[in-house]
Amino acid sequence: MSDDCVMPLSDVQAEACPIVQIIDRVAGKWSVSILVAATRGPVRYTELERSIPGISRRMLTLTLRNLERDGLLERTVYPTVPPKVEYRATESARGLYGHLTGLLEWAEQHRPDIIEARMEYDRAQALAA
Amino acid sequence: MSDDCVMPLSDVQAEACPIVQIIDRVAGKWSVSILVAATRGPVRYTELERSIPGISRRMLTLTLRNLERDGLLERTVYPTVPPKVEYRATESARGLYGHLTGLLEWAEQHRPDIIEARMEYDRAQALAA
DNA sequence: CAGAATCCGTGAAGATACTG
DNA sequence: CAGTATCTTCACGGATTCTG
Repeated sequence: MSDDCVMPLSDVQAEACPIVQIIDRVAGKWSVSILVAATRGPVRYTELERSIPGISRRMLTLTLRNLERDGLLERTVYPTVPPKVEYRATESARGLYGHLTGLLEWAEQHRPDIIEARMEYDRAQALAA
Repeated sequence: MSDDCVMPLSDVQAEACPIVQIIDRVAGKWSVSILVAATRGPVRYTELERSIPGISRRMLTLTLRNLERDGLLERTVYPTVPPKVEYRATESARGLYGHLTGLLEWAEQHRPDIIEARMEYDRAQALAA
């Protein structure tokens, strides 16, 4: 236990950008849908807004910015009138596609189970109170 | 993670559980590590606390409760002294293992790229200002 | 050991209105 | 169309204390 020597390099890097943070960015609530869509093909802003139920403009913009900042999305502006902006997944982000769609499939398949498990848990909890 | 969604039974459950919420629960910041560990084998509370850097007691407990509530974790208490509590992934949660470990692998492999992309983005942003 | 309970600061997230 | 700007609310998450 008492390993009070120098902190390994891996831990230092982990502190600068912990793996948990990357997971959150890449598999976060809104990121999943965006990354999947942007991997299938270039998508426009409003297109994303319509295809992701429940997302607000602010959160869409924020998530897009963050994904772009991390080098997962590429943003292309066409200076037309009205303006046109396309987002597409970068090469490194494409490796996520399989896992993310897998997650989405799992979620859809198990949604009924989750809803029921939740109700049962809450019911048991209500009885205890 | 919308952790405090302990909605009353009167709610319309079918629509109150969007796919995005499931994704958040299942692939959330802390859930990933917990689910992966609990799939590999039964894990104890303190064991999880030690193996997940950066997690607080509160978040560990909260995430465990939510995962249990959704039927993804099974909690077993052994009435020994001192008490022993084990968490293990349920059958339905095991289907997530491949996708989650895939995400973790991707994250580890691309961490250097992300760190650099982030620095470059910030540098470009600083120049624009 | 494995939590529960409490307080509290910070940031996430929504709603709305505005703009080039 | 593709965003900003502003305001507000609420939940995340840390720190601490207590307990069976």
